Amino acid sequence: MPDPAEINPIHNRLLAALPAEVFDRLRPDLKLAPMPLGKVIYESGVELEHVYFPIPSCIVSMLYVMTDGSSAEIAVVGDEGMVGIALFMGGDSTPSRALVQSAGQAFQLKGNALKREFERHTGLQLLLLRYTQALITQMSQTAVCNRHHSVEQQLCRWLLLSLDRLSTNELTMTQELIANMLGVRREGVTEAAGKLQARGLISYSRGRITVLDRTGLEAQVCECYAVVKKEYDRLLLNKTRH
Amino acid sequence: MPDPAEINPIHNRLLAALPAEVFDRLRPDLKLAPMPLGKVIYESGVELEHVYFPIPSCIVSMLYVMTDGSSAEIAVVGDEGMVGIALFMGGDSTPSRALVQSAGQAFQLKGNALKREFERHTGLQLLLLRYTQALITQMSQTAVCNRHHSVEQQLCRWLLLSLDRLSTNELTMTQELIANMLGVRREGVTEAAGKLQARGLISYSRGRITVLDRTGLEAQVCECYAVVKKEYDRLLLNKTRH
DNA sequence: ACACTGATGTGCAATAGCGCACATAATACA
DNA sequence: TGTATTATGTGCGCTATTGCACATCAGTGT
Repeated sequence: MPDPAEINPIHNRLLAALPAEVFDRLRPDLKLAPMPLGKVIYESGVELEHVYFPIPSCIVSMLYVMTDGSSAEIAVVGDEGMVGIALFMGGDSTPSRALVQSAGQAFQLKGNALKREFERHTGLQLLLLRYTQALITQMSQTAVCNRHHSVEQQLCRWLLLSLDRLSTNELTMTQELIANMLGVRREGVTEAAGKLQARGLISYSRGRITVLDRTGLEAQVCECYAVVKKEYDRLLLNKTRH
Repeated sequence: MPDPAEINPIHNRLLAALPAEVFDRLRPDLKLAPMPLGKVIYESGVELEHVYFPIPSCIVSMLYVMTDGSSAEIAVVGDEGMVGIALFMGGDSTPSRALVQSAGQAFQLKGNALKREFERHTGLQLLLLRYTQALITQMSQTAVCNRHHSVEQQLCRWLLLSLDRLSTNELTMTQELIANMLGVRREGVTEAAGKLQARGLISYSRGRITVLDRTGLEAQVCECYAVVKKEYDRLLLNKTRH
């Protein structure tokens, strides 16, 4: 567990991958912010003021909410990434909403500070653009998965993506919320989760899901998970400091 | 109709929006390339060598093909955009395939030349990043649409997105191919198209679809179309030369 | 201990989309 | 002109998912 008081880039993999002197220039503008469950980080169409670099166990979900109230998750961001890419992409807002799906903390950075360094420093730029490409892959694969795979497969994918961003194998999340993310009925999640539990892959009760057999989940999941995982690894792994 | 022999940026809206001196530096490396229907522009996981700027009526579809052969479209690119963003994003390849969905021509540019100018010139960079954000919106909305909307609504969206990138109201496209794009059964497209035809919105026969009533289509389509359209306009419109 | 609230389980009819098997229609071309 | 090919239409039964109506269950707070 990271020390909440400490601004140490090691807790976010993007920040950790920055050249030291770039990080040092950002440091004065960074502060550790609490990210309580359900907090809306940014709202559809609203100009972003800050970007956030989650630390392990904090997960932010990007989702689109339709006019009739139904919703669908587009991507998730954890300690491997950043929330608020629209800032350096130049749009300053997006049609989607970002909300905290797993409570924790994140490094908060003023948009201006990020923009300033992004424009000035190739190291930061290359890193953030590669990250953005990985995020694009996640979004694309979400589209594909939504089209072709069963609720159960999607639940597996969702659990694994979440697990990759947590420091434990337990996630605090009701079936109702998962249903909102996946854009399916709550009962559909109940049924799928029931099957996974019956197979001994997970166990859950009242808003607490424990993954018992990660390998087993990986055996059930559709190819979408691996495609995304591989692309994140390809684009972001071994891009260490210096 | 653009003159095939002429390298004139006016035929692609991204190129047209470039500051004149940037375009002039790219011009020697640009060439007009034929884009025949069905041509694979790039393949999943393969490093890109060129990027392409389609001119009106040429449409390139980005799609993901699953291991079992089924597929789903992730986004479309026409004269408003560019094919091959992975080059400047730093990944050099993507897990998806790009293929020509509507025949025409595109400006072809060596990847190196694009990278060179992208790194050196803020004008090009800002423009391409804004474009990328628009593309991200399209992908996100595709994910949402795949989750929540009927084949008929999706067909409307698909027709309108295509129409926006064509210079006529006629598109050369079999129902089988549309089904591949939408990731649904061919019969599903037959049924949906039949309904639209019965309502007088389109007419079609053997691989040729004519849109008779664009406004009518817009009245049928789900909100996804407007979200994407608006975001493209917001991010890319009125970013004219100088 | 008790009631309340929120999370999960279950049953059922309705529907959208699927896979398959053909029938028919329009075009190409021999 | 006739024949092959390709596109489109149609009719099954099947399955996953939906919307709704409740039942039940596990904690929380008093």
